[in-house]
Amino acid sequence: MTGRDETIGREFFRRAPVRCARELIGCTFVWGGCSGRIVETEAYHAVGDPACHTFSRPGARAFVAEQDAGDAYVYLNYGMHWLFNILVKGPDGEGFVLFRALEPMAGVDSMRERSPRLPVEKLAAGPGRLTRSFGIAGADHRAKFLDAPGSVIVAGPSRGILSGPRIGISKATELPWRFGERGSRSLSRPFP
DNA sequence: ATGAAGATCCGG
DNA sequence: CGGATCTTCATT
Repeated sequence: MTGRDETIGREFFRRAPVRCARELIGCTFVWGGCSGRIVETEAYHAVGDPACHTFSRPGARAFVAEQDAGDAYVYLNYGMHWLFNILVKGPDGEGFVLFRALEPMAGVDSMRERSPRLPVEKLAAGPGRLTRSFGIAGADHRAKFLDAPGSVIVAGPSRGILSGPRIGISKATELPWRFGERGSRSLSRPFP
């Protein structure tokens, strides 16, 4: 054993959303028999960020008020893709971390069954592909997965963290709140 | 009731 | 580059 595998708990998500998003790069996400290295995330701020759901959706504001830091925020985008976020909630701000890409580690066979057409390195390269390959869906909305058996996030090193503008949004496009692992072949898109 | 927008992905 | 597909929210 190399020991010191550091499990990330709820308290990790009680700091600023941007910091959470950045520090998750290089960590390992384990879910339902599959795991992957977190190589791309984005931060959203519940206050003052027009790109965040809380800006235009009362339901999202209620979610932030009612749920705890570390809970899953899962929603259907474009009527066909589930997107996975973690609620951030603490003294330095509230918001979400969107999981945008993972490098597959364990459970690749299961992932390939769910996403038959994708090469291994692309199985979770994108927020919609990620949930599809890992089997994350609407039933997981509000899940307290960090307390549940079978799911965990383990701290891990990064070779270097890139940052740039968030992808696929039309508001607050200038904020560099997208983070990625330098050199990863599983990014949803290259960094500028 | 109706319409628009949306943190995407795939195929041609 | 367009189409798929459906929920949330604001407006009529």
